[in-house]
Amino acid sequence: MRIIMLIDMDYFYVACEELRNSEIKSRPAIVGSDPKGGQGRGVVMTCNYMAREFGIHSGMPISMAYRIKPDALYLPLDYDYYESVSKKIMERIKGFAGRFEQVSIDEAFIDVSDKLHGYAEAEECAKRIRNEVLGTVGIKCSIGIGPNKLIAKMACEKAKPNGIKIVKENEVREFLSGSKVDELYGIGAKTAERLKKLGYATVDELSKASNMALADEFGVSFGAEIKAFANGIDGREVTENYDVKSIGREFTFEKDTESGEEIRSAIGRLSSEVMKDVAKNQVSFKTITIKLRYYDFTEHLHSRSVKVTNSVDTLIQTAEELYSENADRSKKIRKIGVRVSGLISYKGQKRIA
DNA sequence: TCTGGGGTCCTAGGACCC
DNA sequence: TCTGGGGTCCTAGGACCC
Repeated sequence: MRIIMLIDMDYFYVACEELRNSEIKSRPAIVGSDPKGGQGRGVVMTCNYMAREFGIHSGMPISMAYRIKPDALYLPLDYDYYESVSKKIMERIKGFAGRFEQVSIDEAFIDVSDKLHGYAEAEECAKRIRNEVLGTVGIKCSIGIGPNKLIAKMACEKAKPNGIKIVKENEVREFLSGSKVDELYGIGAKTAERLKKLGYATVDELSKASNMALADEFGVSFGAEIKAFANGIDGREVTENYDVKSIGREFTFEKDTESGEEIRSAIGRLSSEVMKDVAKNQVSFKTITIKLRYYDFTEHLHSRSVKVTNSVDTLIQTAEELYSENADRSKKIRKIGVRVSGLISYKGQKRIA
């Protein structure tokens, strides 16, 4: 029997901002891109519960948030700072883990099956985690506990804010019953839409779905996986020592552009940013990919593999070639991205050119 | 209302090699 | 002259998550 927990920080970016400015607590606050008096092109990253009372939520266009609440506090992203807070929290959580897997800056799974006996102990442990993270770092979190990652994740959603929710094996069916398919972790809007067309709008319907119909629509493996999810079954392990697979940066222009000069300058800046992370991670890379989002939101990727390198010049030159060889000059560009993958660590080795 | 930026994983066809 | 089957790498696209 496994016991898995998902620990998730509550409104993490704004909570970090509150740590260094307690004034924020008493008013609606939003972390995201610059609203620019309602003309900004970004979205809300996170907002506190006072802002949520006005219907503001993460992912909402920042211009819309501004229309709703122009006098809210708008804070720019300070990712380095959030990362430093995250690091302290994750160190604390690790202390309680059997196995530990960080899934994002503010979320981690732990597998405590071998450390604890039963759900009563798990609940005590979860309370201690919550108290320790709050007491030492000052951030509130929510914790979901279940027999696998899927259930732990979904339980955590129900636990928010600042709560603990336990779903034992024999409670899984009842817990899932009545949910819509897109509440399942891993099923998004597109898949939900396709499932609905097949007649499976709810988790209960999907749990009894025809294997053949699912395999036809989604392929054998994904088809079987989503049916298993609907039955509360998820074999994925909590895995430690995760290696970064790719490093990238993207940039949305203030106004859509077709200026080669503007685009090359963006490629240069993004490449330098990527190289900072490349150096920090002590890796070289093999594949370079650019992403172009045109004014109409169509997106294209163009990539090329080179001899393993960590040269910024190779990165910039290849990215510029990919742009000039592939870009559709009849359409303005909204966003450009540069990413490297095929990462090879040189940690602890002699560095070669 | 008008849509960011950081990622991961999967699929599929073609090239190439044995 | 026409023909396997397996494996890996490369490129492009798509779905999903926070």
